[in-house]
Formats: sequence, C-alpha cells, structure tokens
Amino acid sequence: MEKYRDIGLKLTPQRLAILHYLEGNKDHPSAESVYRAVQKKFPTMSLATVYSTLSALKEKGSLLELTIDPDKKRFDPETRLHNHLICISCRRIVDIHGEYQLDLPDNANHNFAIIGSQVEFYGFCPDCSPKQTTPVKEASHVRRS
Amino acid sequence: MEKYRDIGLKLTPQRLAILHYLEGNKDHPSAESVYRAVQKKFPTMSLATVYSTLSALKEKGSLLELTIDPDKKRFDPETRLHNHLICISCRRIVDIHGEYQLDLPDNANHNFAIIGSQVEFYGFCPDCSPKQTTPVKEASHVRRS
DNA sequence: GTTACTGCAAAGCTTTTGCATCCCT
DNA sequence: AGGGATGCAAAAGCTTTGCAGTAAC
Repeated sequence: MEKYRDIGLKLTPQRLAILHYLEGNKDHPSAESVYRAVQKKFPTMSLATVYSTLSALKEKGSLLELTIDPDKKRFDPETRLHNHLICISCRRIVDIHGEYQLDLPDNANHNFAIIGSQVEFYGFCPDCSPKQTTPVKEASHVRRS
Repeated sequence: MEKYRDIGLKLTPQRLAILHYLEGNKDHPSAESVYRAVQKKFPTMSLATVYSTLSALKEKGSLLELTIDPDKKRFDPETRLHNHLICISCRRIVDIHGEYQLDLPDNANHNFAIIGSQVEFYGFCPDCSPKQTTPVKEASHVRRS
C-alpha cells in the first residue's frame, strides 16, 4: 500500500479497506458493490466516502472507470490496457488479456489523435444459457451449456 | 417509415418526428438531445415520450443503446455492427466502418457464447487539441490543430 | 371500439455537493 | 497544528413509472 501514500493520498482506515477490497479484484465492482463489501468490515463507512475515494484513485490513475454497464459505473483496479468480455444477460464482465494491435486506416481516423483502443466481446456467460434473442451466425460452435 | 408500422409500432406524429430526427443521424444523441431537437418542431413533446419511443425502438432492434458515455445513454440508429472513435475530451463519437475480424483464442473465451465484438478507439478530436493528460507515445504524428 | 401512446407529475437510482467534525501526517 | 478525509443529509442528473386523457388502428 506504499504506492498510495506515494501518489499523495492520505491513508485512512476507510481507504485502506477500500484499497484492500480492490486489490486484485476481478469483479469490476460498482460503487455500491464496493460500499456493501467494505461496510461489512467497517460499518460506519459512508457511500460518499466510497465515491470520493474511487474518484481520487481514478484521478491518480490507479483505477479505471468502465463505461460498459448501461446502468452504473464500474471500476477496474487493473489499469493496464486490456479488453473485456461481457455477458449481455447478467452483465458479468471478464478481463481478456490478449493484446489486439488495431490500427485505424489513416483515411478513417477523422483527424483524431488516437491514444488507444479497447475491444469489448459480447455474449452469454456459462451461467446464462443463450436465449435466442438474435439468430447468431458463426457463434454456435462456441456455444456451451 | 413503412418498416416501423411493420414492426408493430403505432405511428403517432411524435414518433414520426423522432424517427425523422434519428434517420441517418450520426451524432449518437442522448435522450435529452433527441428531446431538444424534436421539441423545436413539436413543442408539446414530452421527455417521457422520447424515452418510451427510444425504448420501443431498441426493443424492436431498430436502435442501438450505446454504453460509451459515462454520464448518459446514447443512441445509434445505425444497427449494423460497427465500431466507434471517441473524443475523451468532448465525448464526440464517430462511426468507424472498417470491420475487424477479432477472434478470441479458444482458451480465453471463459466458456462464453460469443455473439460479437466492438472496438472503441479513444483520442482527441480535431476540436479538442490534445492536452497533455498522459504522455502519449506514438500519437504525435497524428496530431493536428 | 380497443389498444396503445401521450403528457404530466412523481418517484427511483446513481452520483455529487455542502458542511461540520475528525484524524492522518 | 493544518489540511485533507469522513459522514450525514440534501440535491442534482438521468431514467422509469403511474395514470388519466387521447389518438391510432
């Protein structure tokens, strides 16, 4: 937890609890999820404190804010560039660590200064058996359970 | 507008106004944007009607709900699979129509039944001169304005 | 004539803000 | 000590819902 002091954050017990919960967390939790988890060990914890801490961490570059869930923000302690696999039924989000070297053709960059890219794969997770929403071509071989 | 009757929606004047605004629209408008635009021609229009119409169109598969903007939902009348270029300063969203055939290694699909993928490119649009937030390597040659 | 849509208001969520108190450094 | 963090409550967006009146089919 040294590194958090180094980036200029006061290490309060509340923050340590949040940091501990986030450490290595692969659930891409929402603010509410962080709150519920941390509150168990720390009953006086306030939701506003969670938001303020998440915001501070984001500001310092130690946390990623994901815009993957239409209903709320999700957070990811893994700040290295990576991609996601999203269950369109239960909204489970899984990290994908394969790198995709995607280049935008020069004539398609619309004069943007491009900084990075992110890939989102959509599908049904093993717990959400594929309901035939849209006829899926080419995906049947991946189908499972 | 025939196709909308065909999918089982009543064609009210309000809906026609919304459909007309969305037709070919490349702005990826929010519900509020649709409301403001349509209200000009249709002062009695209610925001709830906009939400309900957008929701109905989404339901019918004639509209995509984008989860690209952290603050609100954006909508896209282009329902064919495509990718986006996003300005991290002004949140402008531009369509990218190049196809990327992205395959997830079999050992990385986490037993998901994958339906599709979407790529998001991030950067600064021409109107938002790159402010040095993060040192950007390799992007300077694209820089402009 | 039915059924579904509209518009208004109210409510529901997520997220932000103000402010007095507290506590890390 | 001082400045930032906490916690509570209130407020601010965005979105949904309930319902009476109305219009499309």
